[in-house]
Amino acid sequence: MQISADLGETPVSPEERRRFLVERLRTDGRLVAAALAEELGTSEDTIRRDLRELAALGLVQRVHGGALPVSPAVDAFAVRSHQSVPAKESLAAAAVGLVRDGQTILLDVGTTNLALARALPPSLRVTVLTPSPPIAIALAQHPLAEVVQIGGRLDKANQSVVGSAAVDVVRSVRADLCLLGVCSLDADAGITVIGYEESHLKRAMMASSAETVALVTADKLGTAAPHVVGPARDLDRLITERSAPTAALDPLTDCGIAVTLA
Amino acid sequence: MQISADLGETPVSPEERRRFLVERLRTDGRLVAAALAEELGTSEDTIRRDLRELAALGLVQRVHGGALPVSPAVDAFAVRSHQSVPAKESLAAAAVGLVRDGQTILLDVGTTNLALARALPPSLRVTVLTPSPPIAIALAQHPLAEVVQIGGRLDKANQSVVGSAAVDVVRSVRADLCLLGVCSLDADAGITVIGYEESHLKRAMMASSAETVALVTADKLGTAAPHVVGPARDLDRLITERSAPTAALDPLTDCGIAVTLA
DNA sequence: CCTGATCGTGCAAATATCGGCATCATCGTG
DNA sequence: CACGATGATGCCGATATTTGCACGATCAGG
Repeated sequence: MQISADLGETPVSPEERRRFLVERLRTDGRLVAAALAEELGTSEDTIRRDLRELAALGLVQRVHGGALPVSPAVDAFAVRSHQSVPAKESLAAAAVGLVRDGQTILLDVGTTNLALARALPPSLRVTVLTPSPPIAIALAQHPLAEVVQIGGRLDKANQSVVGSAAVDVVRSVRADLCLLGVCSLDADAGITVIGYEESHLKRAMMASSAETVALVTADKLGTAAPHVVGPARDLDRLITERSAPTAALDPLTDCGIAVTLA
Repeated sequence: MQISADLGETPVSPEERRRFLVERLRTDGRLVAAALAEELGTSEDTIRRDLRELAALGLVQRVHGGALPVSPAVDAFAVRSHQSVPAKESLAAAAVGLVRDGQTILLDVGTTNLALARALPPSLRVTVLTPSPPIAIALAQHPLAEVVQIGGRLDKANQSVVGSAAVDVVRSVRADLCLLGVCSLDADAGITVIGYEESHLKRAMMASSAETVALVTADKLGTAAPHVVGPARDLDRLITERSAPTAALDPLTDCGIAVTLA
């Protein structure tokens, strides 16, 4: 019999069971449907349904017989340090699920987006345009990604390219998806950033994309910065932390923004 | 009953096994079908099927008996950047003396030039244009430098931008100095590089600069690569190691190239 | 040219997956 | 309390995937 020291109690509610599965994946690096069914005293079908749902949320990658971490990079990090994975990693993991094979995406600056670049599955064939040299370098490790570094003057604070040259490049493309790094997001103030040049580039990136998704940690919700990129409703989807306060989220969903909690 | 003390777990699902193969390829540098079949307790057919599939995804290169890395280029940059560091730093130190306050310089790719970017005196007020994201990031540390990242498609092997967009940007500037990264330099063969796109960009960089200086480690002298950037006499100055053989240097000085030994 | 190793394909068995359906518990509502 | 709605769960049959084996084709060297 298994001598596994269960982490926590045996889950009873479906939601609890799913969190258990995600947590277990983090420690074991793999989920086997049959073994979990026996361990949790449930049928394999239930486990499979859970895994299907978690995969739809981008939290796991479904494979024959069970599930694996969405990306080897995330897995390696999680296994190495048994500490709880930083919020940005899990936001990135959730966002990876939105990217489809063959798409062209605009990947904005930010540490969350950098995490996403590292978490991109190696089998995904995508074209990525980014104004951020660190993200471009991270993507150089990716075997299939076509990477385009947007050129222009370097903003040293953000380690990002800005200026009219960069805006011109962005205007000349049509992307399927824009993954926006956001400094501050508020239902009333909208999407706001610190730098003036930044705001122009982000606006151009959104205008050139069929869909815009923002990855925002909970502490940035309900705050505002000097320069306005646009109203909150310009976002199609928001990916944020589970711990985000409902008071900050409700006005955003009212704007028609789909919210994903990771 | 497993005899092998595998590094990590034994893969159970197909996808997990494929990830294992990719990881193993990164560490071992090659995959042998027969050996892997025994190690993983599966048939050779299964391994062959996996390798075929991974090859279709572009993750490995299929060869008779197993598989090899798809391109040695991906980790090539990381490896190179740790080679002969002292030599590159002393070349960089010598090159810094050529840069005058207020100049605009084109800083090419290469680990030697990366060292130069780090060695730039903080008091120097210069404008630097570079096709290399790593160099741009290094210069973000510099308090006074105005940094322009040249944009375009990313060449993963060199971690540099290439293509017509990059060439267009270079053509539209007038620089005082071009610090060229050179793969191979020979008095007869001229300045040669490995990539085709590379050669165009370097040619454009030289054409847009009043003066061109090459930083070359001794082992690259007297060698040649497939694509010609131009004749050796297009260089105004060569900075190389003290240990460079006179036999390789003399033909170059005869071309009118000033040589600095560092 | 010959020989053994390796490769690709077809095939059958085992297993996993998916959708539909019935059952059961929970919960809000009249 | 009765009742219907909702959702979770388990079971079943059809389908898909994986895998080992057999057989002929192909490749690498001597």
